[in-house]
Amino acid sequence: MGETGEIGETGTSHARPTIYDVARVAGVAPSTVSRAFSRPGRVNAETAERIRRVAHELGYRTSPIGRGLPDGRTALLAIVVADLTNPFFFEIIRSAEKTAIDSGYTLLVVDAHESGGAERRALERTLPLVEGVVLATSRLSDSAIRAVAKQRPTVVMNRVVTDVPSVITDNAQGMRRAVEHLAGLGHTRLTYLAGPEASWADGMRWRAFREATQELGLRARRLGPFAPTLAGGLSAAQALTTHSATATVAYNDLVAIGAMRGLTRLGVDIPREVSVVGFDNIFGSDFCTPPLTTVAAPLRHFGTFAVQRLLNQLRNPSPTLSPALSVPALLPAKLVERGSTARRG
Amino acid sequence: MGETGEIGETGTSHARPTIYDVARVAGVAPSTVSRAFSRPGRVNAETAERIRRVAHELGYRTSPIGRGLPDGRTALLAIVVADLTNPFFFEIIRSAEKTAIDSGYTLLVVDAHESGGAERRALERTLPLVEGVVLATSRLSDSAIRAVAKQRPTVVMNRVVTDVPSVITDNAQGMRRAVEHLAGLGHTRLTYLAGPEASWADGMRWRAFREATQELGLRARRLGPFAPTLAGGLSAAQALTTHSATATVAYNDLVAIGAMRGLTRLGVDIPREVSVVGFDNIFGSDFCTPPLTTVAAPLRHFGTFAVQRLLNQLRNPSPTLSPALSVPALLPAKLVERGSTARRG
DNA sequence: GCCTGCCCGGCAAGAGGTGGCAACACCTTG
DNA sequence: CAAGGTGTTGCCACCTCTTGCCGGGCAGGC
Repeated sequence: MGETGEIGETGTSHARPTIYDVARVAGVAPSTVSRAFSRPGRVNAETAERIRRVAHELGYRTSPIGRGLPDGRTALLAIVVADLTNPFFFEIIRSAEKTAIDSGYTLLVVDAHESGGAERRALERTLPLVEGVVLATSRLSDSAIRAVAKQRPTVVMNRVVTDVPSVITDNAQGMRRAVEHLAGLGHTRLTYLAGPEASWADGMRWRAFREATQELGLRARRLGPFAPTLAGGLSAAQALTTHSATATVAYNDLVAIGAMRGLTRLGVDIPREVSVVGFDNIFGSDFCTPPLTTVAAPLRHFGTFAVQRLLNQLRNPSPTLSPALSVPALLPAKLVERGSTARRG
Repeated sequence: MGETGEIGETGTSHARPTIYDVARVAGVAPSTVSRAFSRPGRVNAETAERIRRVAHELGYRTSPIGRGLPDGRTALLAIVVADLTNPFFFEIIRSAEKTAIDSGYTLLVVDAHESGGAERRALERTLPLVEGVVLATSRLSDSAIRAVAKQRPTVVMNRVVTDVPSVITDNAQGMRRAVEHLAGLGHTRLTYLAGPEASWADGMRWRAFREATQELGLRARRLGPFAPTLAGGLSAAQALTTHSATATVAYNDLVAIGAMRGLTRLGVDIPREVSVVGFDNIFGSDFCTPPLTTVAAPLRHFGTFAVQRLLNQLRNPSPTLSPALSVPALLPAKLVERGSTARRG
């Protein structure tokens, strides 16, 4: 348990001692051993101490499988991410993991490979194991998500599904900041590089883009959809050059970075000729050339928040969604100004 | 099961039907239901068909927890990676996952956060759940790894630990190719940018570097250690400029890319003034400017191979390591020549 | 001194499956 | 027609841990 805790004790083979072994050695009933661990206070302090000592000597660890049997408690949560290799999820996963661990849960990371089918299959395998699940940027249909939520407490991220708790970035606010920033630099014709059609966030961002440009009296255009990857951004660059855009906001940072690469390759100077704004402030967006101006999503809070909501549901299970949970948690976004935007040349 | 398989059927609450429910409706004993699923052929074809139909109607899925009870089979494997955000692991994770799924296992991805302590704690939580584990680039001590291997079938990756099966790149061969390549371009003084001291792979690479340079009559120097990250590479760039190197081989691609960024920032032209070679051929090494020349590790085969070795151990459990497993699997490396190396200027 | 009540530990019943063993039906075969 | 074989299914014990219930022992109060 402490800093010196060994991972493996003496054990010869791959067999682990059970409460029965501990009970026998300690001279008590198995149930007492069980209580000594799961019901602190329910058992005499001295007895408990003796049991703990014996258990440690034997290298006993309570088996998650046995424990989970009676009431289904596995102390496992899952987070399903659209793409494990997308830096957008890095901070989310880490913060979610930390929050889960701090509450005594283990977080399973599940990769959906940007595919609804793979996501469904993965959930099929994982769902029976876990007590709750976070769906981060799911490609599932609303009804499929509700079906999941019926089986296990669920929180969706970056999306709103009726009757399912959710955590989202304030896309509208973030997009408005981006558009205002570009307007302030003198740009009047803005282009939005769209993400996947199935993406809820893309819809929100495009809508906010249109509204913000309209209010500020700017010309708005939409290109896409593009895959939410570097490759997607690369092809977006191609499309961009055929139109004379001076400023563009991309669905996300990956698309933005891909577009910058593509434009540079085509001889377009960024930001002198074209300003580019991304979305999400992923790991790496400050390393690229030029460093990307982007709408920063509170990635760290995202994971934490989502898991906390999940834990809340686990702690007070109620058949109907409590009012506090039925309204999506809106996390604020801010604009990070870096080198990819400049005054209209 | 088929393409139309729903995730959730009718279920009102978070409760799932059991074999008992299926048995009651189908008019058979629970054990027959069990056998219908786990022992094909052991039960009459018609009966099995009826059971399957009823099970489907009821939305029954066999519970992994209950199934694992008698013999500890959870159908879960784990892969522990040093750093989930390191692209080096992307392909490895994906291929490992695929191999696991194809054999009916689910793969848990565990992040060790580049820290031995975190790795130990994560293993402590995970190990009791899984049937076997792949340690990818572990920061644990040899004895800690052997302790893990004592508890569960284990395969280590990128490292050799006595008595534990392993899968490694042919570092020596790869490094030799890199050095020959640079020598062929006229470079005579080479620098190696070292990775973490605790890294087994770093030791191998440095040794191979020294040997190869010596045989070819080149001057070799070592700088570091640096963190195996972009940031580590950035600081390496600093160190590089103080020495007049014309060619450098980095511990891995991340360090190489970071070093290129740092050098470029310092006004050094790559590859005209300095040639840079990376290691691993990670996702993204072809996107950076200039595209990185690197020693390609067979990442995809890595994951597949490791999991296959694990599955072998699971299928024929033997107290002593079979001879075939006790020798590390050497996966060949090749050099991918891209834009970051050039004839000595 | 006895009753009450509390503390603590034990017994046994699950929880959802698996698998050994045996029963049973039915079909061959002598 | 009886004996033996085969194929299918049911019964029950078991895996590991939790938990409701019960009873023994002890202390305190009258």
